[in-house]
Amino acid sequence: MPELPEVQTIVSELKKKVLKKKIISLFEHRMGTVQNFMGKKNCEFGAINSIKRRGKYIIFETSENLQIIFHLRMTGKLIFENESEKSSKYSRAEIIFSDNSKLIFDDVRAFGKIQIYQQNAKIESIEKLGVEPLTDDFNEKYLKNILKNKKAPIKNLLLNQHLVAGLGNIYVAELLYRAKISPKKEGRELTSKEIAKIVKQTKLVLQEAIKHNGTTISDYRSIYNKTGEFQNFLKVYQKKVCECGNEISRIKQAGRSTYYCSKCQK
DNA sequence: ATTGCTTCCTGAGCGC
DNA sequence: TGCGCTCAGGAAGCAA
Repeated sequence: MPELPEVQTIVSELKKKVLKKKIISLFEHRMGTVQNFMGKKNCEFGAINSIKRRGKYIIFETSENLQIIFHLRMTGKLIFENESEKSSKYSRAEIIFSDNSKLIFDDVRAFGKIQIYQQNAKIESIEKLGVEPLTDDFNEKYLKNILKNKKAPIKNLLLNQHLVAGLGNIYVAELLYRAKISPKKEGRELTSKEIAKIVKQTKLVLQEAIKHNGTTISDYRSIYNKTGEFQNFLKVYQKKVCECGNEISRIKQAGRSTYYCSKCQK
């Protein structure tokens, strides 16, 4: 399930591989994958002028003043292929470049989406995103302000993209483990010291994961169809035993599995 | 305003 | 072998 480090890895690779390439066509292989296509079946996209990440979104800006926005959700992949290579198994859409190379949007479960917008369009889902956790905007003061009065557990709050953009189930589990804070603790209960630890460990775990090209639990792949390596460094997510010897607890929060050590995390 | 449940979708894994 | 069930989970939409 691609979260910030996985999306960042994909964006870095895309910048090396498809930046400046001219888009010849965009094919939708499964209905509903490409939203806001606006009868653009034969539209000119032009060349890719810029590639960036915001939260878990990937954004292309093109020379024809269009934005192509990808969200991979759980099982989406962007796979770069040269002309001769064979198509991936669950191709939902495909971008063909003028040199005959292509970018396949592959997604087993078909939750992922591509959206097309004008350059200047106001895109609500992106405008509503919270701060980027790797920028200075994500700091103790910001987080403290967001958490005060919040009755929800810290786990759920950190998963909320409108508060902090880019964290998902794996990294929230890992950062709370590193900060030694129980995922069940209410936002309003956290002390300044604990909030500072969360900020610090969030940045550290994301930076380390980016360094290792993200985490592959099952589906995540880079644009070259390669797995990440950070799964080898996970301490708590899907683990049975903590380094302290205590059994890792598994509970449900907001409909999702939470892993934590009841001894180390208070 | 805030919180929580349901929905979308398909493959893997399990018990019988 | 195969059936039915549960689980994985990001984010929107709606209900309480």
